Amino acid sequence: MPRSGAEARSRLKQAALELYRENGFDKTTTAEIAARAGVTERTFFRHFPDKREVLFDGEADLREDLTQSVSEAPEGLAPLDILLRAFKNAGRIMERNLPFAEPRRDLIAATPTLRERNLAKAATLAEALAEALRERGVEDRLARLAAHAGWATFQHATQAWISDPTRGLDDYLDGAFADLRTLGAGVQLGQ
Amino acid sequence: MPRSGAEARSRLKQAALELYRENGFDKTTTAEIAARAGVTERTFFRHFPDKREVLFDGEADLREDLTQSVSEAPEGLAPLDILLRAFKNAGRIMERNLPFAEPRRDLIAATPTLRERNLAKAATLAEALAEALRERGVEDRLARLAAHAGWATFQHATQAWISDPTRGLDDYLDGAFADLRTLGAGVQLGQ
DNA sequence: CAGGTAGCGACAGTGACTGTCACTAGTGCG
DNA sequence: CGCACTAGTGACAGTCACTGTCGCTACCTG
Repeated sequence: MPRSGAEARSRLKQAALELYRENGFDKTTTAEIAARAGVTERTFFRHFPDKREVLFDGEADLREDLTQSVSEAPEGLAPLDILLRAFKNAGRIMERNLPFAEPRRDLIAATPTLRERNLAKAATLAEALAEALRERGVEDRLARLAAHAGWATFQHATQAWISDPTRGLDDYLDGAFADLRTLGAGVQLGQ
Repeated sequence: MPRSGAEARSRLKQAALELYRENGFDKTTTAEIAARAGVTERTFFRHFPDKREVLFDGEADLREDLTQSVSEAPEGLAPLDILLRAFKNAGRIMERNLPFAEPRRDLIAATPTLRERNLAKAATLAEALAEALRERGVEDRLARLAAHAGWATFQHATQAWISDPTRGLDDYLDGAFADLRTLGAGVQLGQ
């Protein structure tokens, strides 16, 4: 009874999230997920390459969004300003997903293997940002450094924002990037 | 015939590295590794929690070394300068391990699951650096930001150095941290 | 309505990892 | 010298993530 496949996929995603939260990631089997979603275990692996990936389904979209923002940024901005602008754009999406993002974040934080996958996704994303910067003419290694340092700064801001969402994410982003500049100014060369 | 266990462990490490390089990580089974090391598969898992961990055996030592450097740094240095100093110290160890580190690096780069583990180790290490900075009185979030941005910068320098080891690692570190300062100086706030 | 195809179930198989139990080579101690 | 004691191991059974394959059926397209 294949209507579009998107339904089964969506049910699998929901079932997985529920079970992971109820029993923990490690004590949840893919068979259980499939059962709750009303499909076979095999079908689970047709939709998701592995047990972790269910929780990272939106990552490609976020990456798309961010790199697009970088590409469309006005001329003459410094690399980190381009990134700051992109993060602020993406933040609007994130602000909408807060209620979904929070339990997911807890789950990831509590599960080493999910933490690994999360870091891998972050790295991929940072590399994509570096590539987008490179396409704007930023020199290779500088682009990579900017992307990674910028991403670290973004995380920095996001965490602060999640722990106290009364202020807007934009505020935290401005603050975090200001911190980064402060750090940079403190470097004494050739010590 | 247990003499100290350290021998079996060492043979397992060597056998694993060889087989990973010969046949690739994915096409190597833990049974094969154990066989080449002359022990049982079960013994492999007594020494290493999983198949990947064999390649990251020295990580705890490096972390120890770096955090110690941070703790012992003289007063009055800016956070990033403390890190730069610690990286230069650790670099001396790394320069000795270059011939071993290079194939390992290739292997990790070519194997997604090893890349994940590597990122996790890096993150743990960065967190340890942040903690060490915190103990010196650096404010919490600033310490974390400095540690992560500093670590990204360290990687930046290390990669450049590996691709052309004629110049010393210290040179690259100075250059990379200078780049970071340049980036920071370019940030225009409140754009 | 014929033919293709996408999503699925069923089944068998591999390989990473775990729990358990019994054994044995060393080690400390009287 | 002998006697527990322990750490490292082998043997074995079991779970679970993940993969390959085959055949079925609901849908779509002409």
